[in-house]
Amino acid sequence: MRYSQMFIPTLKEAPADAQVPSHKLLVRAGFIRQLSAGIYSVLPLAQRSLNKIQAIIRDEMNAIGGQEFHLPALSPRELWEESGRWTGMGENMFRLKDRKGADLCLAMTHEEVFTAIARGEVRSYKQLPQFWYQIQTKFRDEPRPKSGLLRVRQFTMKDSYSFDFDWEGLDRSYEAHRHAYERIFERCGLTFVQVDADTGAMGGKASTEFMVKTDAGEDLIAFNVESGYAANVEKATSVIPAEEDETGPEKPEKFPTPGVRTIEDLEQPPFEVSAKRQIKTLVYMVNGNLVLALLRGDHELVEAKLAAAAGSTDHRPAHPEEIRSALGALPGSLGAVGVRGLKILADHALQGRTNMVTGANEDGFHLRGVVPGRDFTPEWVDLRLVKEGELDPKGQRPLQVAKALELGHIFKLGLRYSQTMGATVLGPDGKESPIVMGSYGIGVERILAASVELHHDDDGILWPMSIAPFQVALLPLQPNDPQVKETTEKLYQQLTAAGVEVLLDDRDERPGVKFKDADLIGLPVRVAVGKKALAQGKVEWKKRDSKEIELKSLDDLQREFAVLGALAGRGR
RNA sequence: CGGGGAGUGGCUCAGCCUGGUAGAGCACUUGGUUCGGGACCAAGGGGUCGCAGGUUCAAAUCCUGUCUCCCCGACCA
Repeated sequence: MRYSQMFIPTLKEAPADAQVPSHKLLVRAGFIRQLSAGIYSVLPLAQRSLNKIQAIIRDEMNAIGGQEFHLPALSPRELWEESGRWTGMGENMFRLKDRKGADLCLAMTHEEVFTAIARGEVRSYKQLPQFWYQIQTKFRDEPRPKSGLLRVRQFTMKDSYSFDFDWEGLDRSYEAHRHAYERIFERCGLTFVQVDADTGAMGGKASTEFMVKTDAGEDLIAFNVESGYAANVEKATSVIPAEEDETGPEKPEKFPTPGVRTIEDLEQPPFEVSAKRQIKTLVYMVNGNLVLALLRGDHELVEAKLAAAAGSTDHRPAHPEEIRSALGALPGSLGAVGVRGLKILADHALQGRTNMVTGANEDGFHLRGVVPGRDFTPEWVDLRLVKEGELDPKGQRPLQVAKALELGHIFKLGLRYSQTMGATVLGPDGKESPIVMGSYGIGVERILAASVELHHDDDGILWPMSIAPFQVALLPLQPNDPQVKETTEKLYQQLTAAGVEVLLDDRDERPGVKFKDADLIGLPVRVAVGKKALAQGKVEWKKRDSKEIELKSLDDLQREFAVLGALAGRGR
């Protein structure tokens, strides 16, 4: 491809609203343009890379027996009511009405549609397992789109679904996908980690996220390299030292705490109650009911854990008025002692503790000598946010916490959709049983952006060979010099014939401009044809990730081309 | 939704406080000189100052409303 004939609008300056490196560089290098908040146009360079990423994904999905579909993005309300997600998806789902006034949505994911196909057409266990997938546009009305392609409202997802007769089958399908995902991300040149994750709105039994560690990510993962433990902090647990409590009074004692509103206030004189001896009482509205969430004073709540424990599809912190009318006090003086009729969830770290301090549900008063389990009866659950340095749950090694970006997520859905939507098959015993399902997603544009986050420098992008828009940038430095021109054209022909994808910068620009643009766009190899080297019968060969320029004869280049061509031909 | 910031040629921004009829750099067009890391000179083209209303002789500038975008918190590929 000749640069002069291709649309590559590079910019010297990054747009003011770009924050993360991938956003700045993809815009500057002419890969994307923003149309609206969280909605991007893909330009030709990016489309080439995305095509390569998709080819890798197809290759690996087909390798595990995946069959490609293409399902509609538009979807009728009735289908989503069957699974309960018409309301369950909440505001994140784009909804619209057709001319007759019928409700439709733009699908965020396709469990419902695939399940509907399966239930209509799959009748026997003999037809299972099935792996169905598609690469398709998804719509999500994100409350806060941000960071360029990292969090958007319209994006391309590879989503696949496995249908098995039994749970062992699901385990096999899940592992097959895990291995396919490992190969996909490896081939895309990404360093990734797999972490245990919360299943969230998808429902289901277990899930694994494929994460890339980067500051541009929005998730936090806790891990220890030696023990191999890794989990999203929404799911991560840790071992913390036990607290020694003194024996307290027989029953809780109320004491005045005028003006105390926070855990920190109670730590101050004259009270001097360490946060570790306090019970933090948070009130949430979960599916329309108030729920108390109890934690040690110095611990933080993970809302996802609360939601999972409470079986929530919809939750938010309760409003002060709601709290006052239910408990008789405002935040700052809340506690679980004496509370009737509300679900009480308490974090494991409070189990076995005695002589604790908590709010008295009377403004300006607290209780001391409180014993969880004696003075109130909670449901014991995990609610606590793990912190760096705490010990992992297995190997007892200290955890690290890092920011990460989610590229893929695989779920053991189980019977979540087959049961609610009636997708069953007949087993060998002639009895109907619901299909055991899994679902598996990859964000295609996120792979592109994650690659830039991982591989860039001050001058621009460094594409891995496998997903670069072209493999080679061919730069004639003096395009009007006959010998330079002739050599460049010859190289272009040879490279193309060898199956190498070349971007020939045939513009009548000064060498500096071409070098700058080449570095910015970030093709893996740069071949420069200039009068200097040509005088020795050579051209310059430089890898984008190296500072060294090698002078090569045209014969040397032929060998390099053969290697490159073979790489390109394999799509990696 | 809660909190913070910003909308002025394609991009980055100044002008606004203290109203007086719109400017710089980059990009673009033409001519010339240059030519190995984003050249220089000259001459050009291009802007409803987000939108609506108000105040005023006069509004980019002051007031009100509204829309959009970005950032920080709760959701997800």
